[in-house]
Amino acid sequence: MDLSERKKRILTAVVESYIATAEPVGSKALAGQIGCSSATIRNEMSELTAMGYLEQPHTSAGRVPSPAGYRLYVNELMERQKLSEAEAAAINDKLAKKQRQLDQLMSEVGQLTSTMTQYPAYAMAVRPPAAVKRFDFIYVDANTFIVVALLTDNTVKNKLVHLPFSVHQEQVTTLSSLFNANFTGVTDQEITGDLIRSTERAAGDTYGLVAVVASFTMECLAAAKAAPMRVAGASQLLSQPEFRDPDKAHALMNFISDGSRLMNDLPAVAPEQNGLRVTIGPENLAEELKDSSVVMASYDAGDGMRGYIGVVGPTRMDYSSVAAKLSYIAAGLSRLLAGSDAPAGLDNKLVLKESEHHE
Amino acid sequence: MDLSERKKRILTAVVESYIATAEPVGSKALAGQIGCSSATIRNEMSELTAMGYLEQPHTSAGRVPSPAGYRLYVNELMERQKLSEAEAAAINDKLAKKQRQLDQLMSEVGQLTSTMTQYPAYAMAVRPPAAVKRFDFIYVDANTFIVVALLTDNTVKNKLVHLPFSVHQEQVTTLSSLFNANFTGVTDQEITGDLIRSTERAAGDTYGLVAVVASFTMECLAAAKAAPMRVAGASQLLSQPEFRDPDKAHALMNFISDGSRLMNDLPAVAPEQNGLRVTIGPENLAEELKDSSVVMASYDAGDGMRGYIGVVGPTRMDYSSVAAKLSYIAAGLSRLLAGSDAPAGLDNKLVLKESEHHE
DNA sequence: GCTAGCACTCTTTTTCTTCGAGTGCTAATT
DNA sequence: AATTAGCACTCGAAGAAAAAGAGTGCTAGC
Repeated sequence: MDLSERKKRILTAVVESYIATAEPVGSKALAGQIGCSSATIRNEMSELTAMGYLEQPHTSAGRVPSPAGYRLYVNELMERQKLSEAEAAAINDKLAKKQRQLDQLMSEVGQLTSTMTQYPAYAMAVRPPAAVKRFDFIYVDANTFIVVALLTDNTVKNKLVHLPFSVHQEQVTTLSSLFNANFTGVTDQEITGDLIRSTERAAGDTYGLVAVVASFTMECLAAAKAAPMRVAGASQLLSQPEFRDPDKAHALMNFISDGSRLMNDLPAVAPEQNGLRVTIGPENLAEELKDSSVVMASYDAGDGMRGYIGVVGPTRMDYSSVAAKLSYIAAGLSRLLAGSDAPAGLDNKLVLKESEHHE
Repeated sequence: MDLSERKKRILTAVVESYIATAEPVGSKALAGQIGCSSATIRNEMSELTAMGYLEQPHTSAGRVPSPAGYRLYVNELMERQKLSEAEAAAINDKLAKKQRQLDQLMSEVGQLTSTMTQYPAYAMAVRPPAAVKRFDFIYVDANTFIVVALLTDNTVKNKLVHLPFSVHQEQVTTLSSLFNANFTGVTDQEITGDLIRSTERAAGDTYGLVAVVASFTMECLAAAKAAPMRVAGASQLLSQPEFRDPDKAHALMNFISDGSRLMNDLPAVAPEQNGLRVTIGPENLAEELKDSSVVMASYDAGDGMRGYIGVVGPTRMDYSSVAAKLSYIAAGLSRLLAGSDAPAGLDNKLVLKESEHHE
C-alpha cells in the first residue's frame, strides 16, 4: 500500500490545489511543481486513480481527490501548519475576555472559530452528572424566599420562590436542614417519588414547599447535565462554491443549525490524532453530511468536563489550516477553563463561579 | 390620492398573486378575477404604474408591486387574516412549556416564529435599568462564600467567590451589611470609583473584598440591562426564490445573523398599527435590508419590560399571514409574561424567578 | 523510465434562433 | 365616455448549434 515518494507529492499537490481553487487539477499544472513532464504525471495520476485516491469528474477533466485521497492526505501527507502571529493574537485576545456563563462562552467560541476558519463552527461542553453540595435558603419576606444550591461542579443556581401565603423564618430554616440532609449528594436519577414523599412526611407544616424545592433541584441537575451546544456562522457555507446550489446549501444549513441533530452525529467513529478528529464525506453518519467534512477538537473544560469545538465544511476543506486553528483554540480553552497557568489579576483568582437567571 | 374601487381591487390582486407566485402578473390572468377584459386591466395597470404603485421589470413583462404598492396594500388593502385552529394550537402548545431563562425563552420564541412563518425571525426583550434590592452572603467555608443579589426586576444573580486566603464568618457578615447599606437601590451609572473607595474605607479588614463584590454588582446590572436578542431560522431565506442568488443570500444572512446590527436598525421609523410595524424595502435604514421587508410586533414582558419579535423576508412577503401570526404570538407572550390570567398549577404560582450561572 | 506529439473526448461558452407572454395602441362597440 | 377586440411590436427565456478549450490516453522515440 505504500506509495512512491513521487506519488505522494503528486497526491499532495492535487489535494492542495483542489482545496485552493475548487477546480479539477490537470497534469500540466502540476508539471512545473513536481519537476517532470505532464505525460509522466498523467501516468502517475492514472495509477492513483486506479488505487482509489483520485477521481475524474468526467473523462476529460482534471483529477479531484476521492475521500480516500483526503483521508491519506489528512493522516500522512499534510503538514502541520502554524498560525500566523496575527491569528494567534486574535484568538488570545478573544479568549482573554472570558465569559461568565457557559452558554455565552460557547456562543463566543463558536463565533470565534467560525470567523477564524471561515466555515460554520459549533462549540459544546459536556458535563458529568452533578449533585447538590449544599442548599441555602434566604428569607426575603413573609411571602418570598430564595433557594441557592451549590452543585458539585461548583456552579451555583438559585430560584426566587414567591408564595401565595406566608411563612416564618423558622419554617424556611427547617426546610433548609431538611434539604441539606436529604437532597445533597444525590444525583438526577436518585430523586424519586419516595424520597420526596418521605421528606414531605418529615417536613411538618412546610410539607407544601418540599415539592417546589425538589422540582427546582431536579431542574438544576438536569440543566447541569445538558450540554450547551452552539452553532455559529452557518452562513459561511454560502461562500463555498460547492454550495452555490441553494438547495444543497439549504439542506446542510438546516442540518447544522439544529444543534441537537448535529450533536447526535458528531461522535462518529473516526481516528483521533493529537486531540483532533476528522471525518471526511461518506465517513459521516448523517446523510446530510455525506458530501461534507467535519473537523473537531476536544478540550478540557475543568471539573471533569470535556468540551468539543468543530467545523463543518465541504470535503474540499482546508484541513491543514482548520486543524491548526482548532488545536490552538482548543488549547486556549483548556488553559482558560482548566489550566493551572491562570493569569495573575485579583479578579481571576477570586472569581470562579457566578450564576444568573430569570424566569 | 384616492383610488377607484376597481384600481384597489386590481392592486390587491397583483400584490397577492405576486406574493404567491413570485412571477410578474399579466393582464390576462386578472381579467377573470376582476370581471372585465384584459384591455381594461391594461389601461388601469398602466395608470397604477404611472402613480408609482406598480413597476415593470421590463417593457413586456407583467407588473410587480412597487414598495409604495406594498405600503398601500399593508396599510389599507390587506385583510386581517385569522389563524387556523391548528396554527393557534401549535403556538399555544409551544408557549405553554414556558422557559425559566429569558435567553432560552427568546431562543424558543425565535424558533417558533420562524417555523410558523417560514421566514427568519428574531426575538428580543428590552429591560429597564435595574438596581440591586438586597444582597445576601452565604459563608461556605474559610476560603469560599457566595454572593446573592436580588435585583429590582426580581432576577436573582449569584457568584461563588473563592479566596486565596481565609475569612471569618463575621467578616462576611460585615461585608453584607456594608453592601446592603451602600449598594442597594443604586443603578449602573451611580456606582462610581468614589462610592467604591468610601465603602472600602469603611470596610476594615475586609476592604480587599469590596472591589470584587462591587465589580460583580456592576456586572449584574450590566447583564440585566443587556437585551437578549436571538435570531432563528436564517436558513429559511434560502427557500425564497429571491435568494437563489447565493451572494445576495449570503449578504443578508450575514446581516441578520449578527443580532447587534439587526438590533440597531430595527427601531426604524415606520407607522405602528395594532402593535405591528412593517418596514418595506427602501424604508429600512440598513443598506442590507433595502430589498427586504421586516415585520415586527411588540409584547409586554412584565416588570416594565417591553419585547419585540419580528420576521425578515423579501419585500414579496406574505404580510397578511405573517402579521396574523406575529400578533398572535406577541399576544401569547404578553399573556404569559405579564398577564393576569396565569394558569392555576402550584408550580406556576410559586415559582417566579430562578437563576443559573457558571464561569 | 521518461517525454513529446497527436487524435479524441467531453464540458463550457458563445452565438443564433425561435417562442411566447405581455404590452400599447387603434378602432370598433356599448 | 368607458369598454373591448384586434394586432403589431418588444423583449426576455429557452433551446439548438457551433466553436473553443482543457485534459486525457496512447504511441513512438529518446
